[in-house]
Amino acid sequence: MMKIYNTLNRKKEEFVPIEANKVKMYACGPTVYNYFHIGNARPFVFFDVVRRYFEFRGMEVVYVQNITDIDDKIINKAIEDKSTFQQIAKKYISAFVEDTAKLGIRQPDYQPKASDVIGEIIKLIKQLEKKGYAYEVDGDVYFSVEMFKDYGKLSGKKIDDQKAGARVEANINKRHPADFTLWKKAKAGEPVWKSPWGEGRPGWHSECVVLSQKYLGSETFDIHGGGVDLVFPHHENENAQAEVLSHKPLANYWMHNGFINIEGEKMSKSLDNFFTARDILKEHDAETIRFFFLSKHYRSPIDFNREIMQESETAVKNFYTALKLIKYDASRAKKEYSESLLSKKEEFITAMDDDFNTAKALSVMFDLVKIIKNPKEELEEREITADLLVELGRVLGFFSDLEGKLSNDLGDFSEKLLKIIINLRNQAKIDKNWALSDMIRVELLKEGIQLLDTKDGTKWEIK
RNA sequence: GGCGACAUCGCCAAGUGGUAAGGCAGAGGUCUGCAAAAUCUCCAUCCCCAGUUCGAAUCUGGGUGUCGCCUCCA
Repeated sequence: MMKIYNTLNRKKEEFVPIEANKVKMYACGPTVYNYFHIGNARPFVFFDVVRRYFEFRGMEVVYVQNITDIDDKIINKAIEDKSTFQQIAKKYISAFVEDTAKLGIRQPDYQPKASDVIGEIIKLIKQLEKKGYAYEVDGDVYFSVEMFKDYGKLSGKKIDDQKAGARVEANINKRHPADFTLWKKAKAGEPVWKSPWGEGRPGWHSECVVLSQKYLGSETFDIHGGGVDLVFPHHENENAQAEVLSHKPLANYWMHNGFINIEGEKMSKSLDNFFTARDILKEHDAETIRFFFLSKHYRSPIDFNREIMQESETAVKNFYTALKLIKYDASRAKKEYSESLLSKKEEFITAMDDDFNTAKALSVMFDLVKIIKNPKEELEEREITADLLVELGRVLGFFSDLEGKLSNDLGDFSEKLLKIIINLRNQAKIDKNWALSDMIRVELLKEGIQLLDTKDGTKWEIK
């Protein structure tokens, strides 16, 4: 039985999809005004794992992720860069696609943009207006939160509690301070679309309603995900719009990942501790980043720092060390698991079934690593254990380039040269010319080739 | 002011009633010219206090501390 923590009820619940063996999931994607940062990357990676896991469990998954390409931040960036909002959006959409691919994140089934569905958003707002949940003031259209008696049920907020001490913007046009914008009247120089309320653009909270329902094909779908900060107001506001019209929640399960801190502090531009995924990818392997995310439960906050990345890198290396040790060849995978391995697989499934306990799942992988490395085990058992390690690892998004990572291929000519160098070094060793032999080893290491003096002679591997 | 989360070895982190997984780091052994790699072994009673229970890291109450949301934000 799979359990998922549902923000809506603030507890773990059994996951029952609307249609048997089919999961319809939607996760909020990026606003394309910049390269996305490490904090954005967490939900992208996590929901990628969620999707992979459902598939591993034999379910058909439809995964939709939107791209917000209409937004104040994009407009501001365009002004700053003396560009147009279309150009900015285009640039960062392609960067987004590129970077997520580098992170080993599979493309969602659909990745629609807000600008694709302006007509449908207008239709949605018109329906809300017709039912009396939306009102227009001078070209702006607002959603009236007081009209929807369940407003606040997702985030657990009562709108009237928000007044005292809260930082609520003063907007004399709003009937209630918590009312949110559905349609924004255009200001000079902004992108505009024609609407019944004049020229303007949609507010942020409507696009997800339209896109999710459209591409998932139903008023209610199974899972809606995003960062915790989206619970309020974004998801609350999405749900309010949908529920007012359909009298059903937008999604049955709402999943929210925790934040990333940078060396114990909140990431922010003013603290100058703002890291884009693109920059981090220059220093760390995608799998190191993935391990870092998955080493802690997705709902917990996680701290990003140099040490933790180093630890993650070493840990991931361990997987490959084990596979290299037995010269693992994925093409020979048999997956004929022994009983004890099947129980390990079961352990992995139990962990993941329990609200995606990836940290526990990783520990099962290390149990397997231990078996693979154990020279006392039968080689065949070690190989089959490696099959399982790879199978489970792939569920978490590891081992996407297994061949490349395991290969020790320099090309014929280079290998011949290397052999000559090793022979020369061995002669130096025989002469006890340690200075020379150590120098050769150090120089080769600088080029990424690690020499290993073993009982059976000198071996080498690409680092 | 309102709402919520969290507190487990030096660090990271599982564990939600039955006697503390795993990773990193560290110590020691084997191997070795040295190094690396590999391998074996060792390494915590769970923020504080009170309570429930045969039994609690796990449940309840009260502290203390850290953090998040309430404003654009993953």
